[in-house]
Amino acid sequence: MVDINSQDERLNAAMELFYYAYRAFTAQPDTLLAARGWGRVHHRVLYFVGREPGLSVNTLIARLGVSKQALHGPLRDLQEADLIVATPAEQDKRVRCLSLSPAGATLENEISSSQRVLLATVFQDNGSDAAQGWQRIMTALAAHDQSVSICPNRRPPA
Amino acid sequence: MVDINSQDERLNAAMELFYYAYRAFTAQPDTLLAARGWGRVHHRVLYFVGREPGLSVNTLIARLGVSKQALHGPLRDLQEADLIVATPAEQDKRVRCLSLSPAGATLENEISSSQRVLLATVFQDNGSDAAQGWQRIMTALAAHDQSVSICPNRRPPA
DNA sequence: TATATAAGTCAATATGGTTGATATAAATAG
DNA sequence: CTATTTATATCAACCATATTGACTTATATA
Repeated sequence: MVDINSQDERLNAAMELFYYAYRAFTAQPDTLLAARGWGRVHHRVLYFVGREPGLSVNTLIARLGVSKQALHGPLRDLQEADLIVATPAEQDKRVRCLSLSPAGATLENEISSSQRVLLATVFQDNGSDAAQGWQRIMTALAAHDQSVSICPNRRPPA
Repeated sequence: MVDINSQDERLNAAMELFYYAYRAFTAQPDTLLAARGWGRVHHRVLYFVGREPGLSVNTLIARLGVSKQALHGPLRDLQEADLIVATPAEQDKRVRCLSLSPAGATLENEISSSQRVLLATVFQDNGSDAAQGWQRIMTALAAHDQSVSICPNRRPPA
C-alpha cells in the first residue's frame, strides 16, 4: 500500500517536469523561427510539408486545423522566401502540390535537428533503459490523445 | 556503430511522440477551463497561486511573464468567481496576497487531478522501470531549459 | 454550357496581447 | 508634515493573429 500523499507529490513533480521538459524541447525551434520574425504556423507548415511532400493546400489546412485565410499569410512568406514551392498537380491543375525547396529542407532540418540533438544527448546520457522507459510512457500517453483529427485549433501543436 | 539513418528515424519518432503525448497531457485541463470560457492564463494563475499561496500580484506577474494589464482581466474573473482571494499583506497593506478559496482549490485540484490520473495510469500500466526512465529523461531535458526566468512571453507555458 | 471545386484575396470582427498614462492607497524619506 | 516612491488597478490606443463571409480566377466535370 502506497502512501497517497507521497504518491500525489510524485505525480505533481511529474507534471512540472513535463511542462519544463516540453518547454526546453520547443525552445530552440521557436528561437530559430523568431529570428526571421516567424511564428508557430511557419514552423508547422515546414514540418507538415516536410513529412508529407506534395500535399495540397486544402490538405495542409486540414492538417493544421486553421482557416485558409490564416494559412495564406505564412504560406506566402515561405513561398516568397523560396522555402516552399507550389506546383500544379498533373491530374488537376487547380490543386497546388506543396513541397520543400532545398533551402526549405535545409531550414526544416536545422530546426528539427536541434530537437534531435537534444533528444539524442539525453538518451545517450541516461542509458538505453531510461530511453526505452521514456518511449513506453510517452507512447502510452499519446494513445490517450482525445483530440479530433481536424484539430479544434484551441491548443496549437509544433 | 549505429546506423545514422535508423538513429534519425528513432529520434524523429520520439519528436512526434513528444508532441502527441504533450497534447494528450494538456487536453483535459483545456477542456475544463474552456467550458467556463476561460483560457490558459486563468489556468496558470490557479496553478501558480495554488503552488505558492500568498504570493503578491507583482510576483505572479513575474511568474507568468505577462504585463499587469494582461493579468488583470483573468485575475478579476477568478476573484469575481470567488476562486481567488486577495488579502492585504500585514506588513505592507499595499500588496495583495493571493490565495485559492476553497472553491478555487477544488477547481485547481479537479484540473490537475485529471493530469495526475493520466500520469498515474500510464506509470502503473508500464511498470516502475519505465516510470523511472521517463523521469530521468524528462529531468535531463528540463535541465536543458534555456528560458529566462522572467520569461520573454514569446512562448507561453502551462 | 452550367456548375462545382481549389486556391487566393479583401473586408469586418473578435481576442488577447502590448505600451503609455493615470489614479488611488499605503509606505517611507526628508 | 510633506514629498516621493511603490503596489495595485484602470483606461486608451495599438498590434498581431485568428475567425467568418463574400468574392475572383482558373480548372474540372456533369
